[in-house]
Amino acid sequence: MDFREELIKILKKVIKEEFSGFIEIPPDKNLGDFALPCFFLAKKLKKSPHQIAQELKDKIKLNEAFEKIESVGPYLNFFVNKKYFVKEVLSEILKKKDKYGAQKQRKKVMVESPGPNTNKPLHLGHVRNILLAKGYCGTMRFLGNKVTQVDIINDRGIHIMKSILAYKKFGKNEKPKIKGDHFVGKYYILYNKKLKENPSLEKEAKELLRKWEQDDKETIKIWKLMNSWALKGIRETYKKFNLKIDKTYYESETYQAGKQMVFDGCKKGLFKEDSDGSIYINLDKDLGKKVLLRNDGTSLYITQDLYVARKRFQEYKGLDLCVYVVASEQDYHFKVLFKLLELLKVKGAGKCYHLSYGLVNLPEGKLKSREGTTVDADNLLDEMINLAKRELDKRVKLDKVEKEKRAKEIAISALTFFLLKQDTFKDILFDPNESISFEGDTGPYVQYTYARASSILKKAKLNKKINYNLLEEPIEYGLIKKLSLFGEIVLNSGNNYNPSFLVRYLIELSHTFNEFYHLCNVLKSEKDLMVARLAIVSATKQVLSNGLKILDLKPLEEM
RNA sequence: GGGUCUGUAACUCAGCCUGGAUAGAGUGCCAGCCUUCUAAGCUGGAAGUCGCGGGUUCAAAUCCCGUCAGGCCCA
Repeated sequence: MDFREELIKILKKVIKEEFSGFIEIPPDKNLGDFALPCFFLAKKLKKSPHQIAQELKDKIKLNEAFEKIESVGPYLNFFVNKKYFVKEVLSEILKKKDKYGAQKQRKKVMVESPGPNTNKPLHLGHVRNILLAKGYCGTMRFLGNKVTQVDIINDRGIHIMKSILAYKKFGKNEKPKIKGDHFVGKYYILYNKKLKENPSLEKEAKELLRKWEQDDKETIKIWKLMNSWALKGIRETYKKFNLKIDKTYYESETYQAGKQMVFDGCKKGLFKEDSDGSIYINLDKDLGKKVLLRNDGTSLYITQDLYVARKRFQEYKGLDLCVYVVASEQDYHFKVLFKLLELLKVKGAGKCYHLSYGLVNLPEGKLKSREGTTVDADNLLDEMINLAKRELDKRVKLDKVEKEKRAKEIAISALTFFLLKQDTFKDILFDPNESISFEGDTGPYVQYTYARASSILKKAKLNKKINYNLLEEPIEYGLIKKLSLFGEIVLNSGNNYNPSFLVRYLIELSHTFNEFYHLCNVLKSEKDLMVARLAIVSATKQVLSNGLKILDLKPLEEM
């Protein structure tokens, strides 16, 4: 039952004006479950809000879903029938289990992430991208959509040539003894180091790119070799993060495409030729002038992206939404891209969305791959796994396999919650000394809460005959209220492209459960009460599990 | 120069879209709680000119205008 809708029905009988938008949740639970501030009626009725609240209180007739109304100053506060509510919520969760909170949206969604470059290993920014995309994909699947995850490999361009050039000059045909992406990345850093001594390297890199574009045999050969090393390493990292890609696009295969679309735009009179021979468009005041094809005829990122977008909507019939998970640096790029799709009336126009996320900065500033001042994804995960192992050693004795498994799950939970808990579009400050924490509002805290719930349920069986009427503690009611919000949270999370809603909810739910845990001893309760409380524990465990799985985290039965 | 995002406790952040009842968390700090369902936990406390200045409103952290500072992008 939707208590809010029920309340609206009741109020409609006594209030003629539109009021549903004014209904709110009181700041304090002692003030009830819903509130209606009466200010909006004051002018029309020419009475004080205070007086209106009092008068309305006497007119309203409640049904079984609500137990009382109070007027406090200008507010009307409504209290739901707790016994009724408790039974409704808990029995629904226990019945629907892993479907609790799910929907049937039935849309076809494509999500692009993480789009690595083949000149360097993945860093913390990519980790944010990967985990964010996972959170979003998981949410959308839970809401009943069909999600296809695609990747685009940035395997061409001047930056790729730089690592190749350094390898050619200084690599002495060395074969990688370390992970391939790290090996290639080493040469990218080396290039930038050597560039400071010898600025002519830049010309050489450009020359190499020209050769590559002209299909120079030797250049293509070494490019293929180094890319294969890099990609092998990158895919190992994907595996560590349990990332699965349904389809991969390669920039080297599409970078020339899209030119025809630009020419078509010219024919339609949308685009114009500049005096220097380049093709451009004047967009609105905010977006300004944008070049679409250089005067030497080579295409730009935007050109190929036009093509790729169209291609996707042609290949995937009935695609409803294409989401690009790309850092906020590219905000402008995507605004232009989507605008152009619209102007060209390309299939898929209006169905694309840029899921923009903030950068991850270190206390000393931006991550810079070319200088090697990044937080490497592999090292970070390994470090966190080791930390988790040390914490486990303090508490339990485990065999090697189990310890490895738990430590990895703890580490990934910690990273997921750390990177997703704040608003997606905001920059994150990563302080290695403080950010890697397993206490407070963290993934391990939520996992720990889940393990606690599991532990109780292992020691006592949930009976089928549950007397919900015995649940009378305020904290029990508070916890059940929190549980009842899950579906709405997931829905908002998906609709707003923002997994942080879900992440913060899971933390809050854990807080509430832990309060309950300390205030109400389950196993020592009198028998019928114990059974009723076991129902709460079981329902909490279920909701935490549903939430963690959406984020592609595996709930830990023990910690 | 233009666009865009951000500015809330010592630190990291919610709350702003959709204005309302004493501005919330976590970390850190102080004081408590393990012979009791896992202390990766719980309770209490100290800590805030909501960047600054105007405006709208019965009511502004929230909406509008201006301004300062920072990030990112474009030229």
